[in-house]
Amino acid sequence: MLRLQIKNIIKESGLTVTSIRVQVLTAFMQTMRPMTLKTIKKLTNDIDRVTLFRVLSIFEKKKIIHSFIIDDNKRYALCSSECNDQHNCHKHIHFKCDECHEVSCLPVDSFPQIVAKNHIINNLSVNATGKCVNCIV
Amino acid sequence: MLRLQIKNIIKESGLTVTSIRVQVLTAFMQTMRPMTLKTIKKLTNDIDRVTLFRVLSIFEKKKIIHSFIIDDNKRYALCSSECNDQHNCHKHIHFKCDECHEVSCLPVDSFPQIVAKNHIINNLSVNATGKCVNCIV
DNA sequence: TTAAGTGCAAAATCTTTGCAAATGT
DNA sequence: ACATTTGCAAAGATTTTGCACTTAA
Repeated sequence: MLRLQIKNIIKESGLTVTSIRVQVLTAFMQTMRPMTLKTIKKLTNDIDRVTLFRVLSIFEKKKIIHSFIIDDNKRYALCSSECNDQHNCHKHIHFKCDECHEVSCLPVDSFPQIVAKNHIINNLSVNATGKCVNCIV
Repeated sequence: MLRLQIKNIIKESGLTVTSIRVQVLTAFMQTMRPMTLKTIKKLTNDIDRVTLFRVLSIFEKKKIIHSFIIDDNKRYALCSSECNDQHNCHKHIHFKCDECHEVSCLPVDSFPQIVAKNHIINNLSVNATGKCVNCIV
């Protein structure tokens, strides 16, 4: 059961299971898309903005979700299952379609390795724009 | 002369040369670093925030500068000379050092090519964190 | 029961808009 | 002289903080 699975994810992150947190995580599981705060608010019976900020913030700290800014808009999205408290493994890029403006976490054939002189690079975050499958003529 | 060069850049972008615009561009030329609005304000005798937003916005439109968000903070930086009205060529990544928190535009040995199924990727923007030359032990 | 989570009010930022005054050519 | 640019006031948007009330274990 989805509801049970959701409660488990919250519990296993060391958080107490509350109605609000279940609602928020359910929204993520159902859309499976990066969402703005506004969208999350809409999908979860208009939960208070401040509460959402706090829930999203703690979900992010526990690596249940991650956030990113694309086109000056902040979005929140589920983490892939390889993420945990200690380490983020985002082997995907963040993509926004120029036509339909949809945003997605996009798996890529091979995630880039960057080498730069005199610098140690620990973490990469890649944003891309272009055309999504629905908008390619 | 630097001042003359700066005026020329503004003029050649089709903008009228004003004291404010010269001050702002001078700040960029002197620091050669991505800056937040706050920093720019500080470096330019406290120019009005609104005016800065407008100057930065028109500089960005004319591809004199570009902007990006790293670590939830918006920064503005000079464009490399290959940029023009029509096309941005940002063959660098945006880097933030985990230790000293300095942000820089970092040239890389080879800028990544991303391939993703069913998508056309037109534009890539890469943010990285790690250690900069000064903070590597 | 009690520690943690939530909602509301209000503050702190950040960004945009409208308009009158100042500036550049 | 005239169009453009700038500064100020104010509105809008986003995010944070404090505190009283509610909820989960």
